[in-house]
Amino acid sequence: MAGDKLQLGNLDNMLGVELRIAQILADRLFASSPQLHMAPGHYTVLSLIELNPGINQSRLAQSMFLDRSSMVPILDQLEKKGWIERKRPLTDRRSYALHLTRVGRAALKLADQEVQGLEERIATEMGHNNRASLLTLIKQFQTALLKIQSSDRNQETANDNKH
Amino acid sequence: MAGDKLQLGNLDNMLGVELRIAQILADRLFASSPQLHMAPGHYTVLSLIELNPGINQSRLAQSMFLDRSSMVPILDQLEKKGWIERKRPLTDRRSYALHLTRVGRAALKLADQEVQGLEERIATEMGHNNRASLLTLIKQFQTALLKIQSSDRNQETANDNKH
DNA sequence: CTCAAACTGTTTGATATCCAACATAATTGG
DNA sequence: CCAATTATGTTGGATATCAAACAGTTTGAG
Repeated sequence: MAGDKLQLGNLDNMLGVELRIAQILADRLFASSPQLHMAPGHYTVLSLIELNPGINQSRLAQSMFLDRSSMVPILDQLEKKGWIERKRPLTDRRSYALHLTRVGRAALKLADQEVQGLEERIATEMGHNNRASLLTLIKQFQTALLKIQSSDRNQETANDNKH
Repeated sequence: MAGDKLQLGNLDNMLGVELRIAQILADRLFASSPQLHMAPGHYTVLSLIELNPGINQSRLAQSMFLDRSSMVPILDQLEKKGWIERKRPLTDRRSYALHLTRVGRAALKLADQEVQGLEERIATEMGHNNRASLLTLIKQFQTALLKIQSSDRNQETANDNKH
């Protein structure tokens, strides 16, 4: 029957699994917000360019933990929409200095309001204190993952040196 | 300079943004775990099939919040590796009943140990209490998102009925 | 100064995912 | 019982992402 409950075993006690589901649901809510005709990643990119005008593509990618090649199609789209500009700086002709256009700034301003509204609804639904705790713990989780990863990397290189 | 700190504005106070980063880092750690030659999603699929032998593809997809068409290539790979079987039930010849093979069960058992080890390292790094709180809050967050989404959907259909 | 190394953006090829459309099979309303 | 609807798995087209390879540019060691 459709009503049969699935056995989940230990899965719903695993951070990775629950985190992934949360991510999917959050993206889905973002995507279905009618005023936000913009992907979550695009919103982050616009914000980062506004906050750091002239930033280049590699730094932008790095700050979002994306590969720099993944940034190319994102910026292509934003450029096609007329929201950003790529300018060649005279001092380093390999890179592009990224800037918002006037239209881009306006789009971001609207999106900011929508996102703020979503965050507010979530905070109301789950409790403002809980929301704040969650944010703090997610950051501790990030820090833990980075530490483990870097200690793994050191272990590897130590083994490499052994021969 | 490379050392210049990026301005983040309000971004690092947004659940969506921080959640995405946590997800990327968690996937990266999982992927770089040498014993785990298996994607995070594949691990979840194997576990769910073991816990719910005979489950069909749509239910499996639904339980992971994926589209049922996304399950097809995942199961193709697991089948090619000889870890799962698709059996046509006599009672419903549209669907497949999914089962682990003996080899699949062995692979899952190894992965279970590896995943358990990772969770343990994370718990040690961030504190066992913090890990438990994080898990609880992520689930509250999921519940909040589902509530908001369903109330949005009701709002839409109410508007549809108005005309 | 010079040339090897590193950096920047891009392209290509691979995988993951969604959505819409489809074929087959099962269910249901009349 | 039959026609319409629903359910299941699949395919095809779109976007997102990574990794590796590349070309142009800059930097740095000797």
